Amino acid sequence: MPIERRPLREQIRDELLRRLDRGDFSAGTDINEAALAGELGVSRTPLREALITLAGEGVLESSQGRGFRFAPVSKREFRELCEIVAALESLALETSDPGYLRKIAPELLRLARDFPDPVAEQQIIERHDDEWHDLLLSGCQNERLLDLITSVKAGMRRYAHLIAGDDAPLEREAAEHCEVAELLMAGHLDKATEALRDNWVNGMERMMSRIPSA
Amino acid sequence: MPIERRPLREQIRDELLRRLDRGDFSAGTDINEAALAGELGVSRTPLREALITLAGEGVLESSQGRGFRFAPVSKREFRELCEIVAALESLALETSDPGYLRKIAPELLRLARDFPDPVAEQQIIERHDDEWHDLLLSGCQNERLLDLITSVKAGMRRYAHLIAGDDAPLEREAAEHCEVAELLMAGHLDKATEALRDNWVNGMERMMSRIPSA
DNA sequence: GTGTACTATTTTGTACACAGAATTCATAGT
DNA sequence: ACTATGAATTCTGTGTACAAAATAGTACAC
Repeated sequence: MPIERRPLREQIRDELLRRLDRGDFSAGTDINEAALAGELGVSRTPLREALITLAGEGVLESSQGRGFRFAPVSKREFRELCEIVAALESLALETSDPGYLRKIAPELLRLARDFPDPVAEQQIIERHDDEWHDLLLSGCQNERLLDLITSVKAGMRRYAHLIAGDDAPLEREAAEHCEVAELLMAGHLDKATEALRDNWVNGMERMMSRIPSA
Repeated sequence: MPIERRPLREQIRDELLRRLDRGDFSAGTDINEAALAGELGVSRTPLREALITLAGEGVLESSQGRGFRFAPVSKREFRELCEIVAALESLALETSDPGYLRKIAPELLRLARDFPDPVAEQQIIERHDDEWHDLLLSGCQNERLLDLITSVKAGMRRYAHLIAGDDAPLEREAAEHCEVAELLMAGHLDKATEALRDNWVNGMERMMSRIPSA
């Protein structure tokens, strides 16, 4: 088996994002580098490199002399992020090969239909959602765009745990995914793009009430 | 006067981008951290932090054990980047306050008209172009979007010096900027957005022939 | 009790040191 | 001449150390 040979900074970044998903960190409070480094069993150097990466993705804030902290959540920022991702995913879909999209549409539909049990682990649910979006964008040739979408979505992870434990939104989400898939299957790329955009707008509004109003 | 008190990593990043604009670096060749650090008069630590930031913005590539290098330019990547920025700036414009846009339209027109001498320094010309786009987007309330646009544009700087020394493209660019400004002045936000998108597409095509076909 | 100056402590930002991986170069074998 | 092997070297990735800035705490004046 190929043993793990990636820079520590990347592994640390991934671990921090995992902890973020679990809601381990309270937003706004400063990160103590020495303490966190000790907890992770690494030195401050690669930890700081990971923190700088995350700050570039908007997950963290930093200020001179005060180090890093998880950026506070806000309805406003969440709306901003949703607008951005909606535009980027729309672009990705528009510029994908229609033939390929049609080919994967059935699989998209299948994935959207058998969404996991609402009682399942939060992580499972998110992974399922990610899987759907990844497949949807798998036909996009624009590598940079895909990277950018991944990066922006990392910044949205701070909001992920807020939705935990409710199933009504999940079903709506699944229904909307079905609609996109069906439109793709019928070859209506423009309508599908529009439905995808609506999906993001609706998903945003579903979340809004859960975000503390700062 | 307020003395410069920013993290070294940011100052280094800016300096590297400046040198990139000047075409100091040849794409694809590895960066020697120790040598570059010595040249800049700093230690490797903040330099690496700057390199990691630039890698996150797509200016640099990195691979395990081989460090960083300036990513090679390619027609394909340039097209990808233009598509992205076009979509993002369009979004920014669409979500700006129309009243505000109308108010700044005359200034946009003025800026577009007195574009600098084609014989001027390359840096002057770019700054002028940036100024126009910054003003155009100054009404956008989506902070994250503005940051993202800045970041993606940083990745396009590798292409900036390729356009140096030709004036025909410059005039076309200016003419298109005028058109956007005039549409905004007339209150046709949607048409202006479309014109802006066209501007990016046209600008891309103007550049294409200058990019070595890898 | 409130505010201010000063000290002590914590913590970041930067420099430096070291181990190991990658590359280069030389040598030997075919 | 060309490939393969191995040593030497270079450079990155990570750990450690130190200095300066920020924060917290304390004493003191009012």
